[in-house]
Amino acid sequence: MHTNSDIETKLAGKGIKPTANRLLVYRALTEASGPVTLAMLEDSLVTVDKSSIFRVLTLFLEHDAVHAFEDGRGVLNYELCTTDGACNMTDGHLHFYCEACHHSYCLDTIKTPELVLPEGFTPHSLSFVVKGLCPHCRHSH
Amino acid sequence: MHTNSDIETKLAGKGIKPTANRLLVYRALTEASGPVTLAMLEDSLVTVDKSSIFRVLTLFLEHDAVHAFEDGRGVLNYELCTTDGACNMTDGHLHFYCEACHHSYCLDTIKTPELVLPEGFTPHSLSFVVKGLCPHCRHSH
DNA sequence: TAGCACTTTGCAACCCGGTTGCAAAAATCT
DNA sequence: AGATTTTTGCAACCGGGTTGCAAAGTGCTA
Ligand SMILES: [Mn+2]
Ligand SMILES: [Mn+2]
Ligand SMILES: [Zn+2]
Ligand SMILES: [Zn+2]
Repeated sequence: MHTNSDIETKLAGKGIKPTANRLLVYRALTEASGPVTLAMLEDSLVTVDKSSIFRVLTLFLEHDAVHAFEDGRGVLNYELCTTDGACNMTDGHLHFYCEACHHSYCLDTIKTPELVLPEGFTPHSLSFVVKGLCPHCRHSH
Repeated sequence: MHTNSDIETKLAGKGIKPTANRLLVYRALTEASGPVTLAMLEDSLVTVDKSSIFRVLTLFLEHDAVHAFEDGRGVLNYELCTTDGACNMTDGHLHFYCEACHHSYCLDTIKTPELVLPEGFTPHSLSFVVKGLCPHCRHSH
């Protein structure tokens, strides 16, 4: 699907030097069906150390190549940013965490409405997570 | 402000037997200016063990005496429920986490509008957190 | 009131996700 | 090549949360 040079140009566009590990992590993110956790990446990238994955993800965050959110258990979930510009979550789309299968969904079709904060509160980023049952688990239950 | 028997009747109303520790934790929650973490309660309740505080909070959660949310660092924040009935966060009010002073605010005056989830997703609870600067830190910065 | 069952509590240990110091390996520069 | 910088793996650490277990407390019964 994505050749390595595809990914290299994507990374270059974000100002990220493409190393072997960065290509692997980026590829894993593209192939994931949804948001993934550090633990999930550890499982799928057995050749790469946890700390290296963590550092790659941190770098990706700093360069707006991925965005992250807490899934409701206090676990960070990462996924590639689809927008080209800065992606600091201020666009505010929704995430869904399934309490049965413990998977997260990026509901980026649902934009969170504009919120008017009380005087003095300055927002930097938004994190809107709905917890419940995903369509899959709802039926198998 | 709140006598011990005030608190005892509040707890009784939620079906919670009032023990010494439960009164202490409940009082600490009433006296807090906003949502508090387990660590904060540990600091203010030096006579009570961390695990005991944790178990009291878990009990309170089960009886809808408090609600909890992740503040964006993966840390749980607790606060008393104001509503009398079940408080499973389905009302969906907003919380604000200040990245400078690391304090959370319960913006329960701001109700988030009804969200229409994609077909098949069944919501149980909502967690809407805005991160940024609180009025205090915005000025002192 | 003594005996007994049940509940609550403190302590210590554990779990797990995340994070860091450090030295080896790899890439880049002169 | 040799020096310098960056990346990586490893091991250890951190902090919030959680649990097993035995001691202490509570309440009831005889
Ligand atoms: Mn997303
Ligand atoms: Mn609240
Ligand atoms: Zn599911
Ligand atoms: Zn602040």
